[in-house]
Amino acid sequence: MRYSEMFLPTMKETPSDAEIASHQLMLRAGMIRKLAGGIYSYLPLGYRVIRKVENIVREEMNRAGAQEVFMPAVQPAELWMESGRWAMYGKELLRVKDRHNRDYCIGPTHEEVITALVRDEIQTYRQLPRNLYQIQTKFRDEIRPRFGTMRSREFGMKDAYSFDATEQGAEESYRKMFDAYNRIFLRCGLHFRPVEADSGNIGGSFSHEFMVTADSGEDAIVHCASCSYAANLEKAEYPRPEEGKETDAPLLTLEKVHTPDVRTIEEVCAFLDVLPGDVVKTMIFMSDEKPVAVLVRGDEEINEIKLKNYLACDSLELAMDETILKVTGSPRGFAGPTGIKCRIIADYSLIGMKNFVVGANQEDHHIKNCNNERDFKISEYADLKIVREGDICPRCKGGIKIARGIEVGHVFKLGVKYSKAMNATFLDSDGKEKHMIMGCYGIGIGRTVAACIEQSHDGDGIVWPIPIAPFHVIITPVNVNDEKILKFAEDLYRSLLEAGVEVLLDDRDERAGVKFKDADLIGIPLRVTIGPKGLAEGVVEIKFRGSGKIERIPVEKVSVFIEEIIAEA
RNA sequence: CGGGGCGUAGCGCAGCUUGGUAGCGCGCCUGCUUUGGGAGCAGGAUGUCGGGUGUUCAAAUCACCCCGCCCCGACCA
Repeated sequence: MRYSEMFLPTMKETPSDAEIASHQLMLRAGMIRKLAGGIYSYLPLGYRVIRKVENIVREEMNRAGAQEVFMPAVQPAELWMESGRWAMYGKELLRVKDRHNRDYCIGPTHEEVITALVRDEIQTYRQLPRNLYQIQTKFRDEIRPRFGTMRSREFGMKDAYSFDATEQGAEESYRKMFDAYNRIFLRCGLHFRPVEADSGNIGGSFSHEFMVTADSGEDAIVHCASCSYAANLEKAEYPRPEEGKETDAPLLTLEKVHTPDVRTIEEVCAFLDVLPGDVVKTMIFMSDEKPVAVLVRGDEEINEIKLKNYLACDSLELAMDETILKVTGSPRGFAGPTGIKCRIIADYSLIGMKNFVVGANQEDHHIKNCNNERDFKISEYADLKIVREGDICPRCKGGIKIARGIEVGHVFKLGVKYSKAMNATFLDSDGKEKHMIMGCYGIGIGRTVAACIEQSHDGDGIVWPIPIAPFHVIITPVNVNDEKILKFAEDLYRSLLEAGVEVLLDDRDERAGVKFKDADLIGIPLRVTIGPKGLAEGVVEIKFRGSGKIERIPVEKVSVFIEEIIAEA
């Protein structure tokens, strides 16, 4: 490609509405332009990178035995009513009507369509397993799109769906996708880590998120410094502490104290001169319309996902003020476990606590020196807290660390959730009709590209890894008005093209500085600089974008030198 | 949806407090010079000041309404 002919509008200045590096650089490097909130066009340079990633994904999916299909973006509401998600999905589902006033949605995902397709065509276990995937545009009407293509409303996604006859088969399908994802992100040159994710009511560890580690990531990754344990924050476990480690401190006398207008943990600590670790927080939740009191040590927070899974309920939310009044007998801010009229669940953090402070279930009062067994009774302990840096690893008792990450992929075992709702069955070898066991596997293509830039850029611009770089090489003749220079550049260009190297020839009549800046900005891995001094000595310079290293190569060896580097990568 | 901020030329911004000719830098066009890290000089083009309504002799500027965008919280690839 000739730069002079390419639609590649780079920007010297950073657009003010772009916050993170990848968004700024994608705009500046002429990869994307915004059409509306969370909706972007890819320009030639950006789309080349998208296609590179797509092709890596495609190759690895095919290698893993999945087959490519292409499903509609517009989907009839009936399908979504069958699965129950027309009502459940909420405002993120973009709903439209056609001229006959029939309801449709723009697909945010394709479980419904694929399940409908497969149930009509697969009748017997002999046709299983099957894994079908597509690379397609999705639309999710995000509450708050942000960070360019990192979280857009319209985005390209690879979504795969597996169908199996047996549990073992489903686990095998899952493992194949898990392995394929590792290969894909490795090939994209990313530093990433698969982490255990919450799998809702499916259970087990059959959900992993692939996280690219980056400080700008929106997700917290919990991982162990000593072993390979890694999970996202919602899923991260805290091990049950060993019992019998209580101090011998005597139980002190229960004491009710007047604490006017003291509600939060901070206020309680300041007022009573105690530490958050000496206080027990009592939170009232509504679990499927029933109140539950949840206790946690004052310096910890409740993980609502873990609580919801523990309660195995459909809905969970913090109780309204009127419910709190009914259950505790006092307004918000003074709840405690003593004499409360509902189920009580305690986080493991309460194990071993003595003489702690709790709400008195009476307005403007707290209780000091409260103790389990003596003053109230905890019947259930569970792992309910949000894991923090420095906590104990649930696998090896090592130290927990927390890092930031960008979720670029997700593998999930669905079980029979959709096959049951939509009646996707097959006839098994025992002559019985059974539901297919499904899995779904997604990769955000645009997000993967953005994540790569987050991870690989410097003050001058993007630094592409060779496998997804829009071009391998940029040839920079420092002066196109010098015939010798231009001729050499043109010859090298043709020779590299013939060798199958993806090369951009910067044939613009610009000053060298401008060309260097643009080459750095768009991040091409190798730059060949052709200048008068070098040519006179019979050499050209090759600059490596990543390391900044410069090599002087004799003119007759340049083409081969480059071809070898590209072939290695 | 709640809280905060912004909207003036393609991009980055000033002007608004205190109403009166719409400006600066970059980019763009023409010419000459220049040519190894975003050149210099000279000339030039470009705006329904986000939209509407109101106040006023007069509105980018004041008031009200609407729209869009960005940031912080609940969702997700």
